[in-house]
Parts: sequence; C-alpha cells; structure tokens
Amino acid sequence: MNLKQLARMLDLSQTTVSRALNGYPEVNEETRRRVMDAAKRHGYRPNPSARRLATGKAGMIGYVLPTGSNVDIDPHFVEFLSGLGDYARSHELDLVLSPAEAGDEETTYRRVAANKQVDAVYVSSPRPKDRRITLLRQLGLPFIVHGRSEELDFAYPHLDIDNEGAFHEAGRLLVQLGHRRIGLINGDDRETFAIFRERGLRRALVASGIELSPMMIRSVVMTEENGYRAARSLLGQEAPPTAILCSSLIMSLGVVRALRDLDLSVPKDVSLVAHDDVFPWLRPENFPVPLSTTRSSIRFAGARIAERLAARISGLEDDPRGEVWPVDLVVRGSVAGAPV
Amino acid sequence: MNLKQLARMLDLSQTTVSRALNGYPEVNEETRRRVMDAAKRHGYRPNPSARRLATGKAGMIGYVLPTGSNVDIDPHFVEFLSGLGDYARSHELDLVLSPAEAGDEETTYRRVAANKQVDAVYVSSPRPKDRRITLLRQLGLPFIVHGRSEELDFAYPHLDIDNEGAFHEAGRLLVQLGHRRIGLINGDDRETFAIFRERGLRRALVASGIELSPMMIRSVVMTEENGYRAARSLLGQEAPPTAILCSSLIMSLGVVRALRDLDLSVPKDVSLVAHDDVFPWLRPENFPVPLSTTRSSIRFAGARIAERLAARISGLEDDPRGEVWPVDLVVRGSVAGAPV
DNA sequence: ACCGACTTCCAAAGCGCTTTGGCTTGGATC
DNA sequence: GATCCAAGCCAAAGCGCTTTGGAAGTCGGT
Repeated sequence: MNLKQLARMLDLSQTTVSRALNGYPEVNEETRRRVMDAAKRHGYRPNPSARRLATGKAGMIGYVLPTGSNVDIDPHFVEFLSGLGDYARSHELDLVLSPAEAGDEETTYRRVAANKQVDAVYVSSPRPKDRRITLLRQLGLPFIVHGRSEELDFAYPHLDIDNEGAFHEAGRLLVQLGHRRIGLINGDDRETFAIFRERGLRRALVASGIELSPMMIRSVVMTEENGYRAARSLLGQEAPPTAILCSSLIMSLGVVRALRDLDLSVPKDVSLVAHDDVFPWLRPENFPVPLSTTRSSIRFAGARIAERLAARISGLEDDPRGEVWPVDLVVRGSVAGAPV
Repeated sequence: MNLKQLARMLDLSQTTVSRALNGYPEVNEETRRRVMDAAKRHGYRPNPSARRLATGKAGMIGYVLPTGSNVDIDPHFVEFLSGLGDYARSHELDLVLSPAEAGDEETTYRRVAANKQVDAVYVSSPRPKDRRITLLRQLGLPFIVHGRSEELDFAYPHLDIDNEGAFHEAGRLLVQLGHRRIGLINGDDRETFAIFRERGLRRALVASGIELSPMMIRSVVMTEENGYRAARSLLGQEAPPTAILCSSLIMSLGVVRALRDLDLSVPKDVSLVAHDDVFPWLRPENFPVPLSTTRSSIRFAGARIAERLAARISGLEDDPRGEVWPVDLVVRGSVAGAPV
C-alpha cells in the first residue's frame, strides 16, 4: 500500500493525503480524520526511503564507531546503549553505527553527513581538543557530545557528569580521614573525563596543602589487568599511597587483586574508592569489601542523550546548551582512616 | 555533484555513466575509464537514498535490539560488535540497530523488512523454538543466526560454537580428575547455548555412570552477583560439588568470591572451569588462581558473521549453511584432583 | 454584484538514482 | 548490396514520497 493507492482509494490527491497525515494545517479536519482512518485501517506506512529522498531526513540517529583489529569497544558502551535504545524505541528511532578506522573518524563523519544518512549523531569520549566538534558544526550535522571538550569554549550541546566534582569530593573525604598519599588510577589521560578527575583530586589535596605527585598517578586503558599493574606499581614505591582512587570498577577488580597479593587489607592498610558507571553485572556492594564509589548511571545518560537528540531533530532544542550532572559519592566499607 | 551533473560534464547520458560506474558490460572500456576517472576526480558518490529508492537495497545490515527499562544488553554484545564493526568498516557497511520492545521483536522485524531498511540482519541469543527464524524466512529477509535453534531442522544460515563439545570436554577432564559431584552454573536455560552446555556436561558424566542431578545445576542471568549466589547455593548443600563449571567469566568473579567467603580454596577444595568469550578487560589468567577455560573469541564470531552477511547480500552465499566452531579447552591452575 | 481573503484541494515538479526498451553504427555474412 | 548482429549509447519511465504554485469554492464586507 503506497500513497498513490491510498489517495485513489479515498478519491483525494496525494498532496492532500500526504498533508493530512503529516499534520499540515491546510486540510479540513474531517478530511484529515477520513485519511487517518483509512491509513490506519489499511496499515499504510510511508516508505522511508522515498520520504528520505524527498525530505533529506533520515529518521535515524548515528554514531561513528571507531574500529580496528586492535581497537576494543569500551564495555561501558553497552550500558549507554541500553539507555539510548530504550528511549529510541519509544520514538521509533533507529541507530546507525558507522564503523570508522580509529584515528580517522573524520572521513566517516563527512560521508555520513554528505549522504544525510542520519539526522543527528552523538559523540563520545571527547578529548580537550577534539576536532570532531568543529567538524560537525561545520558540516551542519546536529550532534550532542557525551562528555566535554574545551573546543568552542564549551558552547556546543553536551551532556557530561561532574567528574571533577566527583573526584574532588572523594579526595576530600580521604584527606579528612587523614590520608596524605593518595594514588590515582585513571583512564586514558588524553580524554577529558580523566583530566577532570585528576584535577578534582588535585584540588582536594591542594586545599590541604598536599601536592599530587606524578608518582601517585597512573593513567591506563581501563582493564582488570591494567588496574592490577597500576596498583602494584603504585604500592611498590618507597612511600606508597594509603588510599587509592580508581576510575572504573573493572580496574578496581585488578586493584583488589593486587592488594590481596601484597597482603594488604582494605580498608585497614589501603582505602579504596572507585567510579561506578552502574553496570548490572558488576556491583560495588558485592566487592569483597563493599566499595565506596562515585556513582553515575551511564545508562541514564544514554537515555537523556537520545531524548535530546530527538528534540534537536524535531527542532525543539537548538541552543548549544550544556548539561552537567552531579555525581553521588557513596561511602561503603572500603574507606577508613589512614593507617598510623 | 550528482549523476546528472557528472553526465553532462562528460557529455554522456546518465544511463551510461550509471552503468559504467556499476560495472555493467554494455559500455566501452575506454568510456568506462573516462567515467571512473572523472567520478574519482570530482569525488562523486552516488546518493544512497536515491539508490535505495531505486533499487530497494539499503547497503546496511541490521540488528533488532531488545530493549526496555528492565532489559540489560549483554556485555558480550560489545565484543561481538568490535569484530563485526571491524569487518564492516572495511566494506563500508553500516549497522542499523533497531530497538524493539523485549518480547515483541516481531513487530520490529516486520517493520524493518517492510521498509527494506537493511539488506540482511543477524540474530542473536536464539532459543530452541525461535519464531524469529521462520519469520525472517517468511519475510524473505536474509539473515544469519549467531547460535542455534532447533527451528527448521537447523537448515538456516548460522554460526555457532560447539557449546556441547566444550562442556563435554571440560566435564570429562573433571571426571578424569576424580570429581563425581560437578556443579553447573549456567546462563539462562531458555537459550540454546545453555541447553547445549548442560547436555555436554551431562554426556561426560553419564559416560562414567554419573548422573547430573538438578541439585547440581543453577541457571541464571550472567552477573557477578548471580554467580556468587549460585555458588553459595550449590556449595551450601549437604553434598556440595567438588568442581564447578561456570558459563561466564563474569559469573566466575562471583563464584570466586563465594569460595573465598566459604574459606574454600581453588583448586584444592573446589576445581573451577569457566567459559571465556575473550574480553580484553577481564582475562582468566589473571584470576587469583589462573582459571581453566573453554575459550572461544566472540569477537571473531562477530567478524565472521559480518563477512557472511556481506556475502549473502552480494549473492555469493545462499545455501542455508551452518557453521560450528570448535572450542579450545585451556587448562590452567584452577583444576586439580578431587579432594579425598 | 463585485472584491479580496480564506479555506480546501489538486496537478505536477522535484529528490537522484536504476533500468527498460530502443536507436545508431559499423562490420561480418551471404 | 542487402541483411543481420553485436556493441555502445540514450531518452524516459519508474521508485514513493514532499512541496510548490496554483485553482476552485466560500463568505463576509461594501
């Protein structure tokens, strides 16, 4: 069933039927009802390819996925996707993943924009200087950044969590508990989130006259193994940290293993706080010693971004508004006063 | 730059230019060269929307993503995606994720097929009786199943690993080591993979005259917490297992925690074998006691499925061929003779 | 009775490609 | 020299929608 047939059946022109269905005002209310009715009865659905060719609107949102034989997609992605998908479903929005060679996403963004394959994209894992942002603005492709970049003075649509605030608070807590040497096991420090977290911790320390020495910082890809190695390396120093701040639950698994290997107990010997993105399959309260965390659901972020993308597409949102979510500090058994 | 302009520029008809670019035979080789050349020089790329409307081919592959506020996407998905994406990139194939309400994927499959949004789809987590398979066949939408279903007597394209063989071998090893009570912590037993794994273990036991009692089986969603609970429950029985076979590394984390809580050591008190899908961020050799595993890279599966989907789309593959990969049994420190 | 000004509808021209059904042309065939 | 054929090209008709630029009909105001 296509438009022509439906129109003929109703003894109307395609124009009128099209307008009736798309809510244009220049059609009699009764006619509209008739049309809507017939459309529903016959299960008419406009052909998206045709609509797309005519309007240039795709009705989909996009994501450029960095790939490569040595590139691993972040496991956080799947949680984010759960939220995004859940919202997208309720609005019949599909998501297009366009694989790109890691390092050269630009080509793919250009292709996607030129082909008008999607109406908007979301961008993740931004870096302080991230060319994607200016590129997208220049291409005129609506977007929302999950995270932040310094680009354009932050005047572009984004959604981020308060990474700095989170680690500032966690750091302050540890300082208050008497810790002076606090180790940071961070994610890749070319990414903004990691930089913000480090800054947060540093601020908390400086406020008490403590400096955050580079010796206390490790910046690695967030795997269990790297968490282990970083912890071993931090704790193997002459003046090891008495507390560790860790950027992910997965790495914390490794940290806990390292502590056990070294026969150090949590929190007696070492206090531990980690950032929790809220995975259904790995929960901080189930760590050997319940883990204190800075918590923010990445899934909610996915849903919110989908919502805002939808709003942008339909023109309801068009200011370059940024949104920064506060992060909860959840204190559990893994922190205690610094050992004397 | 569109076809019309390019044609005018070359002083040829659109027909000829189109044919030249698409490799049709009825065009002079020299003309073709001229066309190809000009196209490259001017960076001409046919508009996919238009091509799509004309041909009905989308140039994308699809996946119907079950979603819902209580639905969590499997973390394995991201690894699968890494492989799929890596292959897809090299062939400029995009992937469309169409969110569906979990439980009613059918509506979405129908929509995707009717709209010709994608040229082929892949289907995951099949169940023994899985309506999606007959549905897709009926809709005429090419597909490949990742996993197996009993549907159609297995005569549909699929890629699976030998789950039965894997757990059979693992079970046999444990039996040979003298274990008589072997616990199974499985995934959702409505899914085929879990059924096959159970069957494999049972076969191994039966071969030695041992029965696999329902008391020895737990079937749960694969989270750390469920692994813990299942292990506690298995080990809390009067005649607890002396060995445990676990369907995922993530659950194994919980199992290890449970063992520790119960002051049981691996492998002295309990031997442990898990299935490893090969995550970059969690590796069996890094468990407190290196974990023995049945190993199969889910990432390779993703790449292979992308390859076969591409082949199906271009008509290179069209038999309902099934493909079952053997699984490696990797023995590490977590298994030992049964305690006396 | 005539004139805007609406309201309500329509025919037709896109959107940019593929594909059908010819139309030339030049050489081989008899 | 007439005939046939293949090679190489083209005009135009789709694909199924949206949107432009009217065209009728209605109605109150003068």
